[in-house]
Amino acid sequence: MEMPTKRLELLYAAARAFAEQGFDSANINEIASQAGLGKGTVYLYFANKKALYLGVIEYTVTSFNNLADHIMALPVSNWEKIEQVVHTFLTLDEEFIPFLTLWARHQFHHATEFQEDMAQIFSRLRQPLCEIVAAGVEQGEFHTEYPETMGYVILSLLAMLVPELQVPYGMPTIPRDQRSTLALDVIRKILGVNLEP
Amino acid sequence: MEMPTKRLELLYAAARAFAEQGFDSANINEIASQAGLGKGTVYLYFANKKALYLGVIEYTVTSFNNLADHIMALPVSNWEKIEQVVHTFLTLDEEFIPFLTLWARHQFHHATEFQEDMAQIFSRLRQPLCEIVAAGVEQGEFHTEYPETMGYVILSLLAMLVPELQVPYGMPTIPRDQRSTLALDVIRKILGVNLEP
Amino acid sequence: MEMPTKRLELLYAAARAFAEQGFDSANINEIASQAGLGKGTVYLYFANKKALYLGVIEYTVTSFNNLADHIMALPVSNWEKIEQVVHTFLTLDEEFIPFLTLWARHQFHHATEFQEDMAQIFSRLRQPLCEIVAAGVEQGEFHTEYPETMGYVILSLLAMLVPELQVPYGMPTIPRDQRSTLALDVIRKILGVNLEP
Amino acid sequence: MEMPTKRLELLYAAARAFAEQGFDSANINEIASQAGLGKGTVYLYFANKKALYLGVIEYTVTSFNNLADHIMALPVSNWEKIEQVVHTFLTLDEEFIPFLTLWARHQFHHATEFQEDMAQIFSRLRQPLCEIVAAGVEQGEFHTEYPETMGYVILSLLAMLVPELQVPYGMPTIPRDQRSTLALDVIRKILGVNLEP
DNA sequence: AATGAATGAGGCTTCATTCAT
DNA sequence: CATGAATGAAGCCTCATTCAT
Repeated sequence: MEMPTKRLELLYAAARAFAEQGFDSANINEIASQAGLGKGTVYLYFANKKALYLGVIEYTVTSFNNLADHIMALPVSNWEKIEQVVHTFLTLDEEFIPFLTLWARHQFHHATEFQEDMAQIFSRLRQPLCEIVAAGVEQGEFHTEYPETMGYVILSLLAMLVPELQVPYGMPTIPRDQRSTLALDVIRKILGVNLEP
Repeated sequence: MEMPTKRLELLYAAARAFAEQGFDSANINEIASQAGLGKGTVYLYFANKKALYLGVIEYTVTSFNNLADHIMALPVSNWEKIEQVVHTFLTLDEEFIPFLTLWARHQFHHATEFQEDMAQIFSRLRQPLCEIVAAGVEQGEFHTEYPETMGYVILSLLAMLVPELQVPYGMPTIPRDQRSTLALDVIRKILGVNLEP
Repeated sequence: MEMPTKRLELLYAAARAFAEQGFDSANINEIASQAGLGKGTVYLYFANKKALYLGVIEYTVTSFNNLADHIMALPVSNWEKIEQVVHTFLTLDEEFIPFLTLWARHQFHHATEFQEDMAQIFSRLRQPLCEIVAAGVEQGEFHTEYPETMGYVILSLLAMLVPELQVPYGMPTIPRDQRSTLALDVIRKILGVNLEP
Repeated sequence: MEMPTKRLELLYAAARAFAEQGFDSANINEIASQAGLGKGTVYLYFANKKALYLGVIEYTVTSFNNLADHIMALPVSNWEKIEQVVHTFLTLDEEFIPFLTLWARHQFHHATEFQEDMAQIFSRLRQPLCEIVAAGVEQGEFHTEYPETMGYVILSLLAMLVPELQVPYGMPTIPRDQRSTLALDVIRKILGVNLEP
């Protein structure tokens, strides 16, 4: 799928603006400037502001799915896949953070924009953690009665630990190099994984 | 339920509107109507739209703190306090849900509105879970190296399970009567609480 | 005509507000407060804001006419009457200044408010200077081909010299005790009055 | 007369509206229409209503200064310069009248709008009459002890005689062709100029 | 493909006015 | 007579969107 550069630049500029200011406050003019384009040109790539927003979300879902596909295809144990997911999440490229911010805002349902369209787009979002936990439970590697729910719990945990993503008000900042350890420690407890004997 | 003052009716109508539509899309005119008032009357109680929004957040924080104060004052074990928090969270009055929605949107930092003012208001928000976990760890009741962080992790877990609060996209709906059990089960694991000796 | 105190206080408060801020910017609420009354009470004395404004102008015209009547009835020469007018103008009571301000604003036609009503009210305003000049010309005391117009020219001169009334931008402030002399000097020239021989 | 820029058309439309209705009552929407533009277009040229008003005043001051510069540069006697000023004032283009109206409203201090900004703008307004009178006095051509004040007195006289500018209430209308004569006659008396030797 | 001048719907906010007490 | 809570018309201003170039 060939993606013209300008369209991609627009998506990145839009993601930054939407993540920082929200849908309503974000300014089409400013987004265009940030993408090195004139205001009117935006409308050659996207029908309107809403379409631009949905375009950003689409791009986010596709990117996430690509990461998920890659990890799921690895010939390793479920636990090692989880380690991969954690590592991937906690070392995302900085310029991807705005997309991650928007994803979190919708994934955990706090955003109000276009909920109908969101439901449709998010239905295509792969949830590797859920898949891994389910597989692990089936293979006796993990132990939980609610594998899918635990997938989301872990996801939420990771979102709280992602660097650059704003952590909850009041939560102490975990040093970068301890995040992985902390996350895996909690996940191990949740999934009842035995440390090596 | 009888609503004592006009100001309070406004806060509830505003909370519903802001939770459903966000700050920008919410309409002062509509909020006033919902509160059974004329447009201009809103400005007798709040200087402007922003003040109304902050008023809603203030009310939320105060309400939460009252609940927290009550629970923290109970003469019971830390674990029982956690049970109280879980129960309180999962059985909040339906008309409080809009406030909860707004709280979640800011607590987990996904909202963009008035971040400076939010920081100030949220600095006054008590975090009973953090307090309880810290006390429990000190008294040997719980075991974790990151008591405060675990407080927030548990908080996030509860937010995901609150009925009527929109759960994460894709997460299966947990039956009402199993939510408490599920939450306490996970919390027990996270905090290393022994079931029965 | 018995004038209730409250009505008069309202007129003074209104004159101050209208003179300082103009008709549109003046605030009924504030005027009421200044008069020691509640907002709603204003409407017991005046039908609406416009009627209040016209009431102020009416009061101004009546006051001016009373002064004029007094001076015109004096058994003195025309020149001495002019001296009286000048003196009266330059020593008006401070609390009358707002009325004078409003008068000047309309007399010299720069104000936009209610021009139709103003024409009617101002048609009742006596112009003693015009009368005096006309009489003086007839009696050979003054010399000018445009007696009425000269009356207005002199009036304008006085308005520029009235203490507390804002003088034109840039015009140097004439010391209080020289104003009378200056005015009479110019008037003498305009009317061709011979100094005593 | 061809109007070069949109900005200029706006200034003229605004001047008409502000002169006729005052700052508060004038309607941005209507001004835009009068200038053949849409409401929003006004804001491409002026930041807000106040800026538009100040723009009009600025334009007035600049125009006046241009006229003054031209007259002051003429190689003629001071009296002839005064004749030029009188002639210029009394034959101003009709479409300049709104600007003149606004100028008079502020020059003679009856307007309430933006007095701080006005003081600044008016400080740049040249007063040719004051300059001419001062020069004439110095050169023995005129005789008065208050040259600067007399400049403003003459200015006020002219303002009262400008055609189309609303004259004072009650003042008889001087036929167009006699205004110049009348004005010069009074000025001559004020400045003690000898008719013919 | 690119632009940005022009537009006007929409929304917040003010404040004169009303009216029940 | 007096009040002030409540109202809603009116107007400024923003900004997504259009379209002629």
